[in-house]
Amino acid sequence: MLLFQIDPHSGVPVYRQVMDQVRYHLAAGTLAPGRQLPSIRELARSLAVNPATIVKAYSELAHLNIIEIRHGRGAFIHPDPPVMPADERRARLRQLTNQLVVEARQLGAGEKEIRDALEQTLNEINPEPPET
Amino acid sequence: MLLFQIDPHSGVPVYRQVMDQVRYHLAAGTLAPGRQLPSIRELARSLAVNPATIVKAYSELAHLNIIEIRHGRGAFIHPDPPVMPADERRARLRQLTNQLVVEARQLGAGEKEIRDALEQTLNEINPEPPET
Amino acid sequence: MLLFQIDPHSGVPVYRQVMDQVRYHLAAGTLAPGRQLPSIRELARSLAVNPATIVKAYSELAHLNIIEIRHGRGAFIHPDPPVMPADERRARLRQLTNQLVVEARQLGAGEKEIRDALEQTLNEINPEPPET
Amino acid sequence: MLLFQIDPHSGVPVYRQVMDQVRYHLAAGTLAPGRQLPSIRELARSLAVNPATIVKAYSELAHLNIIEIRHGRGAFIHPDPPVMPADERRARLRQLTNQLVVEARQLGAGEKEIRDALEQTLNEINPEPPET
DNA sequence: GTGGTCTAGACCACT
DNA sequence: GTGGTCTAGACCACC
Repeated sequence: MLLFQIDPHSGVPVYRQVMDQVRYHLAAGTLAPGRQLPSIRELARSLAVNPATIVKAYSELAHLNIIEIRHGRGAFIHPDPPVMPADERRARLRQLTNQLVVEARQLGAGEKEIRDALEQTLNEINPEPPET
Repeated sequence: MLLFQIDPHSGVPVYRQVMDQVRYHLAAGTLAPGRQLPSIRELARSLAVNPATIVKAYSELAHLNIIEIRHGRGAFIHPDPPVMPADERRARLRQLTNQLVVEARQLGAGEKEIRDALEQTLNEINPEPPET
Repeated sequence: MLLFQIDPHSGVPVYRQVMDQVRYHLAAGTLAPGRQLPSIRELARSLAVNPATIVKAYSELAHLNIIEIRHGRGAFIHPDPPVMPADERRARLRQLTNQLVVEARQLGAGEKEIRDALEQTLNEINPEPPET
Repeated sequence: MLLFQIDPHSGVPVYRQVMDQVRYHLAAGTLAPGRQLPSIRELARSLAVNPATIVKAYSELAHLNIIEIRHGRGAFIHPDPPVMPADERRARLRQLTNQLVVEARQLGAGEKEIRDALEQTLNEINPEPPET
């Protein structure tokens, strides 16, 4: 059961894909706060990428307060994730839905199709956030 | 008179922002199929960016069959927009909603909040696509 | 007149020294907001270090909102630097003076000697901040 | 009963924090020359860190002539603290005040604010060093 | 064992 | 021209 997988040909930088995977697993509950992440060397080996690439991914996640790096100990999901003020959050959400709708329309999707896709994804990614 | 706005400090490549703006206006109905786009020189001047940047944006859009460049005439929204097979479209939609939900969860948003944001955006960006 | 110089044997990471130099020049007024920094390659060459090291220094400074990196354009001192709430600022200041006094005492310096050193430094690093 | 506090998440190496605490207590007068330090085992347990980390901290302090390790007896604050030539001391002081002022300016602090912070700290950390 | 820094050099993306 | 990503591999620091 592989927790991480990346596509080296997707055009998306590998370190970005790693970051996205961590965030995905966090959202999906596969990785809970406080849990330890794979070590840099180990993950680098299993993904067949250079360790420096994982270093960059982890560092960026640490900057975002999503993970915590303890020198000589390893990397861990941050125990208490950062919160964002409700209004900022709403603004960011609108930005995200905007991108979604613009591209969806371009694909020719109707409103129902967009809503359905969202519902499926909501079901897939675990009911509710861990009581925030 | 079309509204184009770009933020040179946002980290998103300028040519990408120009593309996004065209796509936004298309989705929102502000730009209809067949309509003419601003000329490269004009747009470059009004956005204070290098004309080569606009050239790149328009070329990419032409490549995606979203616009059509007629030599010596200008650039136009493609009269019949590209269609995508339903299954591909669904896959892409799921990818988009996935990104949305992952980040929304990270912000601490609940399901309702996400749905509400989507509904608002759907209202804002014009009821239905030009008959699908 | 060299703006930057580093000591590869000081034990302080080179990228850290570069960051410190930028911050120093900013504080001293040698580098004003909006001004362009040396390009990565150029600085790397003149300091005889690897470009990746400068990339790291600049990236970290960008994270701190001290500089702004514009892809394909260069790196610039951020036009409006970040402000910190007065109470946070005071707390941080106390932390800094604490470190200073602890080490100064260890060196056997009396109060006057510490105050004098501070006064000299204040004179050296330009009278007042550019009217904040 | 001495107060040692460390923050494993601060980014500062734990052994460094232990060193800093000893130096702090020395400067503040809480630990006087000749006094005995907590044993390695005891301190490691009470701080919940690896004993090897305390060993390293004590070794470094011994190396700096700040403490003295007497085999089988324990660790003690060095009876006569190391002295540094006046000019070296001044140079080091200037380095320290330089760091202080650079960061203080970056925070937007004026000269008065910096001086005030220093004065408060001087008051807090006990009037004068044990006669220099 | 863990993470952090740096080099030399290739290749790509943006303006 | 500019900055960004990645590799292969060395060496150091922390626990």
